[in-house]
Amino acid sequence: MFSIGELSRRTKVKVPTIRYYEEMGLLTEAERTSGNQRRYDKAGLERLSFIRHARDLGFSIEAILSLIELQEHPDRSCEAATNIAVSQLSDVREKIKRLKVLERELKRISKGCDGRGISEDCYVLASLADHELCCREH
Amino acid sequence: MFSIGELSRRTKVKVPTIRYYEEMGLLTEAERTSGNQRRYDKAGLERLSFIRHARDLGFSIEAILSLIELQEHPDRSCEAATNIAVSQLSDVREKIKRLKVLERELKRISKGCDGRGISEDCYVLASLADHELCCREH
DNA sequence: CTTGAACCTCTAGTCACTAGAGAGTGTATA
DNA sequence: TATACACTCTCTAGTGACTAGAGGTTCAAG
Repeated sequence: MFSIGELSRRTKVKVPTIRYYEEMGLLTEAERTSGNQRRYDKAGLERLSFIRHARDLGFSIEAILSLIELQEHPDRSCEAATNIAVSQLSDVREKIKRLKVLERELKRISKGCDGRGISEDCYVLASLADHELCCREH
Repeated sequence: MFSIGELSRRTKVKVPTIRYYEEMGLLTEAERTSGNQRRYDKAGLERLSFIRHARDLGFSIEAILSLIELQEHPDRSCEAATNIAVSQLSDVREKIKRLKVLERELKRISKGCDGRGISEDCYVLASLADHELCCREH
């Protein structure tokens, strides 16, 4: 059994975040010492590692809640889990796509001004003011 | 002169968002009718278009505040504007980079399970539980 | 038994909005 | 001119996933 600080050190999840996860129902309520401090065991550590891994991959708290529920029912179909992962993947792809459009546009805009002139002639400012200067939708 | 609703329609920025921008100091306080309703003119429309364009490119409110300040002083050096744009560009590139790592990992995980089995054997859930199954840092 | 790091709960703040309540205003039509 | 009703006003609270801080308590080492 170890403290929340120890759990934090081992998982690299900050202490207030651990408490937040508990509040959100991602972590079952931890055992407490007589002095009301949380104590965790291996199961708690594994659960939090699972959560951290999922968060690192960008899954929402809500999605993780569903994943945990499935994990706790090993006999159930895992269709939902796969769906969640696939949908997360397409979310990520969508984000990449949009960011690439921004990248292209920002690159073009940044290149237009070396920062040595005055604001009046600045291509960055002109581009923002006038959408017509953009080469594609964004 | 036109109403906030009309401005909203023309810029595709929602009415509460326009009021929010005003509160944040992005928009100067609009003129009012005798009945206290906001009225805008061409200058207001251009300013909001500028803001929208910048937001679409992912600039923060704070960054936009700086950009607007520069825009209002046409005689000043535009170095800051270029810096803001360049820094935004590198932010975007950083995000893309991280998302690509996630994409790769999620793709691998998703492929590992077709969703037709049971939770116990699900590769998605197993991968989340065990970071060792990952092929690279993320 | 003392010290001090770690822990507790609670509230409030972050960012860029979004939603809703309850009241007042503007304008087109009868 | 009266009415209808879409639009607008301000204000408060909520979103997601934390983060920060206050003010107080507990644990473990020496």
